[in-house]
Amino acid sequence: MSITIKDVARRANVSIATVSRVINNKSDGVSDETRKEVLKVASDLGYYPNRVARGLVTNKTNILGLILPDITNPFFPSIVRGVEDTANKYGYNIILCNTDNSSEKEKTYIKILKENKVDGIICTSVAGSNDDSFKLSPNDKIPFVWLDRNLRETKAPMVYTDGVYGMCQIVDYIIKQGHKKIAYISGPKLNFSAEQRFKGYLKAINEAEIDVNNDLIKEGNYQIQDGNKCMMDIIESGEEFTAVVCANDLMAIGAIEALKSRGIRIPYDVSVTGYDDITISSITYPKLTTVAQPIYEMGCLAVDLLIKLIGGETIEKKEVVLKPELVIRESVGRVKRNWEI
Amino acid sequence: MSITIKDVARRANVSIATVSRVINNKSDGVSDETRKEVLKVASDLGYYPNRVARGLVTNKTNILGLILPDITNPFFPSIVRGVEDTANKYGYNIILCNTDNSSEKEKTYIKILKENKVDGIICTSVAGSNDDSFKLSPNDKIPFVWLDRNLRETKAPMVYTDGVYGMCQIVDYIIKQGHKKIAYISGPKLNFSAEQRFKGYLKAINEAEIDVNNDLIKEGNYQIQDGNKCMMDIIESGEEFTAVVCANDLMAIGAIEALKSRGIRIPYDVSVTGYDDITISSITYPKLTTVAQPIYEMGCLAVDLLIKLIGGETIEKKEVVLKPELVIRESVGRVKRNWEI
DNA sequence: TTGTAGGCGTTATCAT
DNA sequence: ATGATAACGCCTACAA
Repeated sequence: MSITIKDVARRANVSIATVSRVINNKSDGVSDETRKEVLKVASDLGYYPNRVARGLVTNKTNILGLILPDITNPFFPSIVRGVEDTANKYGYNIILCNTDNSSEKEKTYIKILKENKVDGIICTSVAGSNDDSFKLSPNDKIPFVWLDRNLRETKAPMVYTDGVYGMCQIVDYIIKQGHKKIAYISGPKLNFSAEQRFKGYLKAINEAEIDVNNDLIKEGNYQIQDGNKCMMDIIESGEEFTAVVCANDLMAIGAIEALKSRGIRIPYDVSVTGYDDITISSITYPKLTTVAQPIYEMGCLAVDLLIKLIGGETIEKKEVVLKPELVIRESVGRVKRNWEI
Repeated sequence: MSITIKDVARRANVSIATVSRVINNKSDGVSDETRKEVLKVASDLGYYPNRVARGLVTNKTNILGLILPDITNPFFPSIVRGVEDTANKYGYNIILCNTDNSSEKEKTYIKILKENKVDGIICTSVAGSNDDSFKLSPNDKIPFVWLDRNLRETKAPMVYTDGVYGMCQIVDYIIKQGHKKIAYISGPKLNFSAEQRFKGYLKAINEAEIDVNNDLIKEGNYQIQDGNKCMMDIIESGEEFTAVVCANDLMAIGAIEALKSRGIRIPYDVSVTGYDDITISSITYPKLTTVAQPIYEMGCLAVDLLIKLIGGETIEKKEVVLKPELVIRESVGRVKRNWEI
């Protein structure tokens, strides 16, 4: 089997307590001489500590759980990267869990993470609309923070970007280009981010004193094909529109496909916008005007928060809200005036 | 603290051995009556087993390590998904490690994974060109499999797709469209996949008895900007070419950008191909003709292999080689004949 | 069918 | 400065 602290102790003619001390860099209580000797023996033997055993006694694994819907969705890799990099900085590692937004899967994962005694959990998945999933056992709470999920009732802190603000910004921009008939392809309504963005859309529309036309509002599930289908529905409804605002980039890509398939030119005939600024959106044709979320930073901040929680600090600010940023590219044009036709 | 096996035992008026037996579903040696009682108490108390403690005695954590260069690279999410789904099927979880292809980072991660006593490792990162990284300590080998990295000298099994075959297919296809002046943008030469694909290119070219023109061959690092730069270099070299074969989709996207920026039309003036068939490649304009790797399956197969290894099975076939598939879309056209100009 | 007890590799609390 | 030794929570012979 593996080399243990015992082997090192025997070889170095010291007790395991001493070995443990030097391994853990306890500054006090071990002479330079023995420290050097122990280190040498440990290195010679190729010893490395067993974190499982250590975890059992310290009750700390230095592992974090990261729960997300689907890493295959281009929105998430950056989050993961932010989480991983930051966790690493603090000496933690990440167990990754894909839930496909199934609360069944999510519950199972949370159970497993707890069984594994992870030190904390970051969750950017469903979890119903409250913290219940995390209370498998009422006795032991585990530190956790919500990421990109603004829940109504939660005691856990959360990190997200201001969807109302972001969407308001981009719709405002569209309106300034002269558009008044602005379709909207929403994300799933029960999703808080979708709700926020929709609010932002309505806010901008209302402030510009434009009437909302419900026939121009469809709901999708944040996927490319949803964007495509909703766009088709809108086109076929026969309602007039000069711009389409999508609740995320993926659906905007789907909408663009649909528009192109009908020979509708972007942005000459119709303007299109996305949301998120995933990598793809600067590669589409035309390049997507969208709202950039600081995705990577969100991951970093979530870990910062979680680490504080783990350290027993009480978080004063339960909500860390980031500001998104309008990214103007090529998919929005000025509306055609009648006299220009 | 948490509820332990002891609490359950006390409450159920049995020994911890009995509780352990029912928790682990040992079929023998516990009456239905006590089993039911124990289960009830466990559930009432919200007991769940502590995998850290269990791992210490069983020497099994049911955790796998997954090492990859960068989850942000669109090639990897599907691999991760395949790995995670399959691992899950077998009751394992995944610790994710991003190395940025730094062998320093990689070594650190391998050390940590071993300290955490993961049951096995899947590696799709550099690790020099041999297994040395995994021999931090010569005494304890850890089961591992290489994924998408065909190493020269390794005793570990590996899963990859046949790059020679795949690239040969697509270059063949281009040649059949009448092209003879075919530029090539390679991946980093020390990378085995890049090497394989380059071989495939040469093979197809040679079989068609076309002379290779070294001025039309550039090397990038699999990133969009590399494709862009290499393409620019080729354009500026003044050499004639009617097609550009790229070693992956990302570089093809960069190449397309470069071409467009010079007003060169695809595929009318120049044909372009990619490799991998990541999601983006069906979204570019024009849609990319490319070679599809069964990315998700690669992840699944790697885990299948690893599980066998962990189970102590001896793997007869050290190499699992998958066949990629040509995906014809819109970025390749017939070469212009002189009389068509 | 059930219980006792040793041990997994560490850390941490006492002594010495 | 160092060494015994008792936990940590669980599994697993071995006994009863």
